[in-house]
Amino acid sequence: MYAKVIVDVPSRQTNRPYDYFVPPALIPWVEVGSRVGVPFGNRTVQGFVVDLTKRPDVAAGKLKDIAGVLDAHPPLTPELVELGRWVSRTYLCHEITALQAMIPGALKAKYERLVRLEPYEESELAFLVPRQLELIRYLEAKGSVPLDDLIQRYPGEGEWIKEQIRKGRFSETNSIRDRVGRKKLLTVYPPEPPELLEQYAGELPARAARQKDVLDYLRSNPHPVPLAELTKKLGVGAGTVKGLADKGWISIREVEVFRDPYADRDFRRTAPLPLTPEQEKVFGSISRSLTNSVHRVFLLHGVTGSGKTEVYLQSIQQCLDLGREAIVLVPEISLTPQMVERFKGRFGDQVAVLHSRLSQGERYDEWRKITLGQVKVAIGARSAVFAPFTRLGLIILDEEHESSYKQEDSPKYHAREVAIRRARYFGAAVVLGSATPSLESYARAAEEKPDHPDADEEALAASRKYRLLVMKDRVEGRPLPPVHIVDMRSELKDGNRSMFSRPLYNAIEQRLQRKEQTVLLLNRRGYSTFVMCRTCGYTLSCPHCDISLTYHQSSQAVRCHYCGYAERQAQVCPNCASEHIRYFGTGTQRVEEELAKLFPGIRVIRMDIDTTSEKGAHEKWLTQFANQQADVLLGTQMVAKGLDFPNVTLVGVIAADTMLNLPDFRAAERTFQLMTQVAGRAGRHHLPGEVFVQTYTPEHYSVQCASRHDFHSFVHTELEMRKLRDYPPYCRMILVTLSHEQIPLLVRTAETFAARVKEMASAEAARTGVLSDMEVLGPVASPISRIKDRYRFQCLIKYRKDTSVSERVREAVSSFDDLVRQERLQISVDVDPYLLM
DNA sequence: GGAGTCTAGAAT
DNA sequence: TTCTAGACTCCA
Repeated sequence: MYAKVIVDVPSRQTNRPYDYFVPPALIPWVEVGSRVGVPFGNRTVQGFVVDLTKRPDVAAGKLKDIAGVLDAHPPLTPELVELGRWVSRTYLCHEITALQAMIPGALKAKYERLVRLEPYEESELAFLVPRQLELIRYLEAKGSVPLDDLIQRYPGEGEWIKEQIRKGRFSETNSIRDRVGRKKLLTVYPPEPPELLEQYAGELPARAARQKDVLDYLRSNPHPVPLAELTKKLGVGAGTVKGLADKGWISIREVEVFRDPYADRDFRRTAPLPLTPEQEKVFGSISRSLTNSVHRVFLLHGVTGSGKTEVYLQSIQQCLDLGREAIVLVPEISLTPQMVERFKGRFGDQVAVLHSRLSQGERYDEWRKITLGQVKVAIGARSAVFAPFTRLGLIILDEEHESSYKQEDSPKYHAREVAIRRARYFGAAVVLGSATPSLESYARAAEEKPDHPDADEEALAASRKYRLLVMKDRVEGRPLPPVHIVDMRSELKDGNRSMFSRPLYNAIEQRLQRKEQTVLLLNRRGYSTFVMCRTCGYTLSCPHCDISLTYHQSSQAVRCHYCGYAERQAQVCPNCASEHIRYFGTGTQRVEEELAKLFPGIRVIRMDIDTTSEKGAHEKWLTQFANQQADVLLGTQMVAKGLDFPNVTLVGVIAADTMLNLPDFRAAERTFQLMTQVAGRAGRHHLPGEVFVQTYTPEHYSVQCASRHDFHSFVHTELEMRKLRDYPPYCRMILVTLSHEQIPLLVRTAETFAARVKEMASAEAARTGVLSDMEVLGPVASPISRIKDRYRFQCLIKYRKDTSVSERVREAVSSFDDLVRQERLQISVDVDPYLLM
């Protein structure tokens, strides 16, 4: 038996399977999807089995053995292995990179080189310097030591150590270790049968009162109990219990446990709520496709507060009833405790929760529950789309339009596309839910034609279009809150230079009097932390990147967000030596200060990157706000999503248009989405809500449409714009960024690259007789023209129908292989990019 | 990605 | 002619 293995070496040359012999002892363990250790070159690396075969491609004599299998259960399924190949081709990355993205970070291999001392003669030590002698003694005492540790402990002896290894005086072994182990818990087991406890109690000397307590406890609770729990409950030391174990009366064993981040929380079980007629209709469509097991993509356009979550919950229930599994994807930022609570409340411990706030160990354990088949539902951010289920029936993407579904580093996949691909494999349903669907999705969605439902279904399946489902009404008929647009230009003209307009100021004051609560939103982008001299206007920027430095109040330093460069905060301007250098805190900090000035005594909770980085901080602030321990919740995007507080009657957007001026063709769409989302936070319960939007461009259609809650007009106008300027959804794009330390070489190469792509397309056209509709824009300097002392140029490739464009790009990129190696040129490819930086 | 190997130019 | 640094190649 032989296995094809993708090895953990991300390079062009090793981006293909290698054949290995499976030793007979390992045959039961090696499956497609297994994680194995294999000898590669002169070391051992991790790899994934992607195929099993009886006839290898290479002469059998040349093959090496698989060194070992790393997990009891394969971390990947055959379906995921196949998906990995698809991801690597679609998004142009190495296959190993795609496979690694599917497993938790805890399983990323940690390679260790262990050094051990070989037998030697005392006389050989005569020539050593004292330091080396010390090193020998250390090795002797320790047995084997990781090479890195040894070099660190004895700096300057690195060369000598290597020489010893070369000469065979030290032997070297490689090991692959997981970053996180499984958690073991010492557990106390009563004897078998437990009746023996009576007898032991009798034998116990009278002075051993503590040990008697332990025996008594076990007599009344004859079950295994964690040692820590027992000692805490009875107030005895671990030694007391160990004493009993030493007598052989009870036993203490290590038991593997899951780290459960929600262990100490009780979730109130909830029953399904009655559905409104609209919800009923939507649920009916999803339910039909689940029952028939046909793959279908639904775009669920439901206004904020229309009860999408309840539809999700009941659809999942239906999916589980059919014996299948479900994945729920939410944007990282909206994976709030409230959200988790709803799912845990309905499905209890059938749910695994995966998000970035968990420790690596917790994440691994939640994920392992899926591989071991202990849960049926996974809820999490982007990467949860790879949850290793084998009977998937339903994938839900909530807030489908969110840009966080697109991964920004390799593999640069979009969770929506991966979800659809997986669902097609399983004959599963996908539900894309949003109050503000992305234009890409909306353009692909078609409404049901009531007169020919069946014929319509077939046409839909053939065209790969989405089925549009609409929910226009809010639950219990609460109206959407009125949105007031405040023109900040006229505020300025009237002499108001504060960041609060008079209408918003008055509204906040009113809430304070009425003891109601306010949510204030500040767009982070365009308002972030920077350092500027008020005398000469000089801004501190990174010496290695073309970007301004950001100020971190906590460490009193300025930092570069891209390369990590940091310097201490300066007292005077480095340019003109003026003392009027101003450290602008985060935008939210400034707003907080101003609030305190305008409304003395106001209680503000500020939520931004700074205040929520700590584990559990997010939850703590929201609980405080829910308990009305603050008047205002002030924050960045994270306060716009999914929060639901009955006492909030006012929402203020400080500056609605900070994004509009960014070089981003989705700027209008993002502005509209954010405003619509945040407006939905007000007046969700019996108190009526109100929204104030401050802006310098009140006439912009994204602001206007959002204030009227008018999605259709917005989409209409925006689609016109996109068509006019030839942007998605009217074309597809691939962004290729080239970077190098020297501009002349970079420009030359980028130009050759652009020409090469065109060349390859016309060669292909000549071969097939089909003309390509591809066009190549650029090369031009990237908006961030330098990062880590490397200049950056980009080419934007647009196309509509030509399906082989990514293949052409791949060819073009690989034709620059020599340059990449020789000149340390870097080429990065982003298919369907979100950021054109 | 990493190590052994090849090769061209500099030091001897 | 020997030494050494950087490029090249291969890994099953």
